[in-house]
Amino acid sequence: MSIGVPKPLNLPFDPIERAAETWRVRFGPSSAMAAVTSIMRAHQILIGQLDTLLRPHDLTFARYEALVLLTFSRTGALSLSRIGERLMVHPTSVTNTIDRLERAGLVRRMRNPKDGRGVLAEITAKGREVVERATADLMGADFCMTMYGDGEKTEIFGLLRTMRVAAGDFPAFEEEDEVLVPGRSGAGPARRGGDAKGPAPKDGPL
Amino acid sequence: MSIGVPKPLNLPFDPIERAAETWRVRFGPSSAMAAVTSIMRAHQILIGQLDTLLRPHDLTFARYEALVLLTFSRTGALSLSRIGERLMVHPTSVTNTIDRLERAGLVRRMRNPKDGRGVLAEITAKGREVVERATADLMGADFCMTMYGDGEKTEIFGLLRTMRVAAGDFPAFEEEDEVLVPGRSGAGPARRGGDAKGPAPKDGPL
DNA sequence: CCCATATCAGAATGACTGATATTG
DNA sequence: CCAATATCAGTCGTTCTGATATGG
Repeated sequence: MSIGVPKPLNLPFDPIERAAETWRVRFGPSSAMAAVTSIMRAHQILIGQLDTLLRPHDLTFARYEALVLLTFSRTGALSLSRIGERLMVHPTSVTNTIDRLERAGLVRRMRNPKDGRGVLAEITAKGREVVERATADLMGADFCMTMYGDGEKTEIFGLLRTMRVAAGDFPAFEEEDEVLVPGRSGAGPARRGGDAKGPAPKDGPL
Repeated sequence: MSIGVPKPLNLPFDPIERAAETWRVRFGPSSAMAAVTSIMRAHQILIGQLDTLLRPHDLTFARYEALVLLTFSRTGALSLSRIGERLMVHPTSVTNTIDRLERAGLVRRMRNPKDGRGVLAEITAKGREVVERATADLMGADFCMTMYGDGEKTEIFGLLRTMRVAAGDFPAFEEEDEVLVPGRSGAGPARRGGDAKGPAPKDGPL
C-alpha cells in the first residue's frame, strides 16, 4: 500500500462517475457511494505520490508522520502510547513504526522516567536531519496538493472534519483559533481538563 | 487494513488541527498537510466501518466493489483487465481479489471467447445473493456517510475529483450528464481519443 | 486485583516487483 | 518480434486479535 506510484489510468471517462450513474439507474441516488469511492481513490493517489517523494529518504508517510510528531515535542521524545493517540493508529502499529525508525537510527527507545510501564521514543540527530530534508521535499511539492488553492484545501479539511467528529475522534465543539494562546478568553476551556486519568499535561504542542 | 473498527479516539481536541497549528508556527501555512491528513483519516474511518458492515457477509470493501461491478455488466462477466481498470487497482490485486471471490463461490473464472489471452470473471447466483444482501446493509447505513447531506457528499466528490484529474485518471472535460445517451451532442468530445500512451492529461488543467 | 503500557506471535489484506506463459 | 493478459513467487507495510510481562 505504500510502495508504488498509482499509475495514471488515462481512462476516457471518470470511472467513479460512471459507477454512480449506473447505481442511480439501479438503486436511486448515489451521492454516498461516489463520495466514499472518491475518498478511497484520493487516499490511494496521495499515498502513492507521498511515498514516492519519501522513498529517497527511506521513509514511508507513516514513519514520516511519526518523526515530525517527535520534532514537534519540546524534548524530542514521546511515549509510544501518546504517539499512537496523536497519529490515530493501533498500538501494535506504533511499535512496528518505531521499530523501523529505530533500526534506521532515526529514533532511540528510552525508559519513561515518569512511568515505568512506558517507553519513550526520542528522535536522534540523524532523525532530525532526515526529517528536515524530507519536509523540504514535501513542502516543495505542497504535499501533492498543488492542484488546489488554499480555500479548497481548507474546504476539504472542513468537510472531512465532520466525519472525524462523527467517528468520535474528538468533540465537535472546539475553539478553532486561539488554541496556541495560553489564556484563551471566550469559550469552552471546560472541555480540556476533565479526562479522569488523561495524561493531560502532555509533552508539548503536538 | 480492512479488518477492524477504528476505535473512537475520544481526544479532547482535534489532533490534525493541533498538528496544523504547530506546523504553522514552525513552517508557515499548512492547509495542504491538514487536508492530506484529513483524507488519510477519513479513509481509515471509512474502511473500518465499511468492512465491519461487510464482515457478516464475508466480504471486504474491495471484494464488494468487484462484485457490484460485475452486477453492473450486462452479462455478469468482465475480463480481469477491465475490472482492474474500473476499480483502479493493480493487475495482481485483481487476480488476488478474484481468487478470493472464486474460492468463496461468488464468481467463476471463464476463458474469454473474444480474446484467448483474457479471463472473464462471472458472478454466480450465490454471488448475486450475497451482493444484494450486502448492498441492502450498506445502503441502510448510507455507506457510513449518514452525517452528511446530499450537498456535502456532492461537494466531497467534486473537490476530490480535481485530484483524480490531476493524477491522470481521466480528462477533465467530460459530459457530466448524458453519458448514458448514445449520441451526445454538445461540447468536448475532442478530448477523448488522442492520448496514444502519453500520460498527457497529467497535472492537466488544474 | 485491576488497569495501563508495550511487545510478541500469528494472521489477514492489499499492493508492489519481477518473471513467465500464452495469445494477438 | 512486440504488446497485452494474466498468473506466480516473493516481499513489504499496515492492522488486527490474543497472549504476555511489567509496572501503577
